[in-house]
Amino acid sequence: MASRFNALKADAHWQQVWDERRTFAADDHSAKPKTYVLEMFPYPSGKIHMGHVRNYTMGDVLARYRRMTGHEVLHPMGWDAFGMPAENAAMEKGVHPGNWTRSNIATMKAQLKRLGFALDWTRELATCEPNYYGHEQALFLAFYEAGLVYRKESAVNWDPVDMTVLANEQVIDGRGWRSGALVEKRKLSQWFLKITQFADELIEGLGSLEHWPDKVRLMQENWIGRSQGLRFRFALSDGGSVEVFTTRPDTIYGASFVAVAADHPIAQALAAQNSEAAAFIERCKQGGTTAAELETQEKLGFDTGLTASHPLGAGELPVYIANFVLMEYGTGAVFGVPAHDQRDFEFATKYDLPIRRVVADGERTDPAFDDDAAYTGPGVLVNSCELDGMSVEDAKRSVIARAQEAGWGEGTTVYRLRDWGVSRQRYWGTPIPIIHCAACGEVPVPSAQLPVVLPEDVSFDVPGNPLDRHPTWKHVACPTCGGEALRDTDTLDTFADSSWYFIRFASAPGDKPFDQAVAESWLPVGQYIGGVEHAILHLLYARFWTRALRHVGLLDVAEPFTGLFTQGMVTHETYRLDIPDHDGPPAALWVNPADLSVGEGGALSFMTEAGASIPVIRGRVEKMSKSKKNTVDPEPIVDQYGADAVRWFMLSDSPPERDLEWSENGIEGAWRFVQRLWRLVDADRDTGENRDAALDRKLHQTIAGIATDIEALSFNKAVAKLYELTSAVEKAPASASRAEAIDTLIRLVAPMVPHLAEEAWAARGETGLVADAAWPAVDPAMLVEDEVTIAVQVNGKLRDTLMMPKGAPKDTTEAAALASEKVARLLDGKPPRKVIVVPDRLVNIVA
RNA sequence: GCGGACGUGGCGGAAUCGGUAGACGCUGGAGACUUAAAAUCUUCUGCCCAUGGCGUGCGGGUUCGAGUCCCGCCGUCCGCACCA
Repeated sequence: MASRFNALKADAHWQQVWDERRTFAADDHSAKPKTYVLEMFPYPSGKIHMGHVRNYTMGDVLARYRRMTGHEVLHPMGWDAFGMPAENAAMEKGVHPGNWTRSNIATMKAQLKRLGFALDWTRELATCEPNYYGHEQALFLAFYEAGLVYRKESAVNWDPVDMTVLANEQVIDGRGWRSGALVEKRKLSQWFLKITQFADELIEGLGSLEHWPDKVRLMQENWIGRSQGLRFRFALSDGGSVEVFTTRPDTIYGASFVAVAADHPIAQALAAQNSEAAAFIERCKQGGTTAAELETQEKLGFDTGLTASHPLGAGELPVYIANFVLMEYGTGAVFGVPAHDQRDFEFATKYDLPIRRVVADGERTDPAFDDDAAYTGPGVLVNSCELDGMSVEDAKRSVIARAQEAGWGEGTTVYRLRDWGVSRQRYWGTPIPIIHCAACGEVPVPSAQLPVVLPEDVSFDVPGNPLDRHPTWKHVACPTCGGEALRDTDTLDTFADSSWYFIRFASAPGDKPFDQAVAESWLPVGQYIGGVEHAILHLLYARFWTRALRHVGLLDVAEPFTGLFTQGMVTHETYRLDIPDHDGPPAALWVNPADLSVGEGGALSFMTEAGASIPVIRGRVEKMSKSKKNTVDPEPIVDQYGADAVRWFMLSDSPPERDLEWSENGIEGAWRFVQRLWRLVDADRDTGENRDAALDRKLHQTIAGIATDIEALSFNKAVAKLYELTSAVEKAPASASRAEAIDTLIRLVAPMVPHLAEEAWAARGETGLVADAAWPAVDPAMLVEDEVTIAVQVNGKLRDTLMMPKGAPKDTTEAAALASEKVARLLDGKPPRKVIVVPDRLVNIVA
């Protein structure tokens, strides 16, 4: 008689066995083919959430499956442990960021272990420990020596709430990505990594990443934003000059003005003498930066009174300061061609500047332009002297060639991508290993003095950077002259920490960041899994860091992650208190699902502490978040249903790239299936001697299908096939085939429900662990059916089906179809006009 | 505005090359077992004017045959955004 599967007992037992035997420790010296499966490591914020569970379950199934197919699998885990929340906790609760972080790590590690992930914990790392960030400092200095790091006074994005600098990538709609505060511009001396030096490579490399989502490749390409064009100087009427960049050199004869950015040196110089100009510049800076504001914002200009000489002798153009020109892109100055650029068109219309057609719009070649929008399409050049008659593309090439010959301009490539500003005015990060000496300037910390360790005794009672106000830490002797000097008190952007952790997982010697040969034996990561929110920031920085390491000769890997999968979020219904005249903050109305009471007819309510019952409205299904209070804590769920049921639910139903809606029904269903599986594998087996050909075929088709599905990360399809096989086995009468199918089924489900699989494997008297077992072999002969169902259509509509032996000749199939009673009735004695036979599939009779 | 993805029953979703639409799961109905309930098992479950007809967002097209290909719309979601 089958027993009930005691998940809690089995979970604990097998997790201990895997631990003791170090089952999932990866062997650097293995002779097996090596595979690296990695999920994005978590920030230790406190507890794991459902998103982690889903992410790590997917990676785990793949890792376990790869082990079964004979690979040496590296599947490590660690902690992205530096960052703002630890400092916020320090400020709010008075705990040290280090204690807060390490205690969170301990909690979350226990939670991950509770889910039975096949992780190599011997390689665990935390970026906040000196044995990690010290090596990062060494890499930073290697980049410094190679000229990939520089310091520059620049206008930076300053987050007034977090009191730190943000990279461009971290500014979203003009607000800090974390604090949501409006970002200000400040001038600060900052360290930069030369990511732009690799801009072309980073674009070209995308082409080789076939196993990345197209969407992510496109996002990176757009982010790098390469444009080719012409850069040239206009001579100005005051004897100076202004350099502009254009991607449309072909339209040069259509230019009617020059515009510079508000913070362009020419504008600044003018503002110093002219209060009207200064006022205009001030006004430009006030403009909002959100989508809606930019959409409706009027083009504004200020006439400097200067004129610029057209390089091809087409007259003098007025020079404006304009609010739509960005100092950060190109040269911070443009020439305006109103007929063929929408912004220039709006500007020229407002300030009554000439609008002259230079690209024919179909038949229209007249220089006078009277449309109400710029023409930006292709065409033939007109009203452009020697360019007349050329295509836009030919004219571009011609103008660039001519400019280069005559020496007044050159063909250039411009990028949207900026160098990566990495200085952060924070405590909880990797100290930048540079010393500032009044006599010697910037001096790198000698390698013998690494790591530069964060001081423990810091205070968070006032905002700002605790490192900077620490009484002693920053005071050091200059390594070069021995005089009094100061440490750089900034720390590195935490994205630096996550830019190379996957290399340290592969190789973590004590005396250097990694051993090149060992690291290269594992890298690149064959399958990387994480959220799409990292499509630009983290993935671009890691690709850059890998290239920078190659540049300095430390690692010869082209791309860090050859396979990328971006999984969907875990969502849940939201619940809101039904209080119509509520006048407090709307956030206060959200209710956590765990706090709901279900009344008659499914009506929801919330019981207050005072015992009052408030009705609750169901809201939209949204990503689980603290603010909407629609989170479900995985921990009690795992304790209630066991790790396998939770894992199974995470893989069921939704395709992994789409969102998964958490539901009580869903987890209950998963739990039922785990029990059902157990009843099947645990039941007495009447082996018998007879074979069951249909079941054999079903089994082998399932083995092959699941392998394909897991490799494609289509877990929901693999789950469906396992349901089918389970039903088929349950219904099959006792036979040798059935007993064999049950044994095989244990291995097929092992990557997904490993605890149950181990328990069943042991109960069957198998030696060793199912985790170490081989994936069942497929007999290709079994994949082929010997009988097939043929669809019989009349005029493309299904009317009947026939059973035919596989490979039946066309004429036999056709005859059988025409013999069908239903077909005969529809044909009504008339001969068919045409009959199409697709062997082993269908017959279509055209009446 | 630019770029991209998607749209299939009450719900999540299958349909791998243009060839039987709705696999599998959830929900729901009916039944068995039980004193009863839970659990479990069996069975049904796209819609309708039902020997048939209609059905994959809408309108066209190609084809013997379209969820799948082409053209034009509509809707939802995502990314970027005054990028010269």
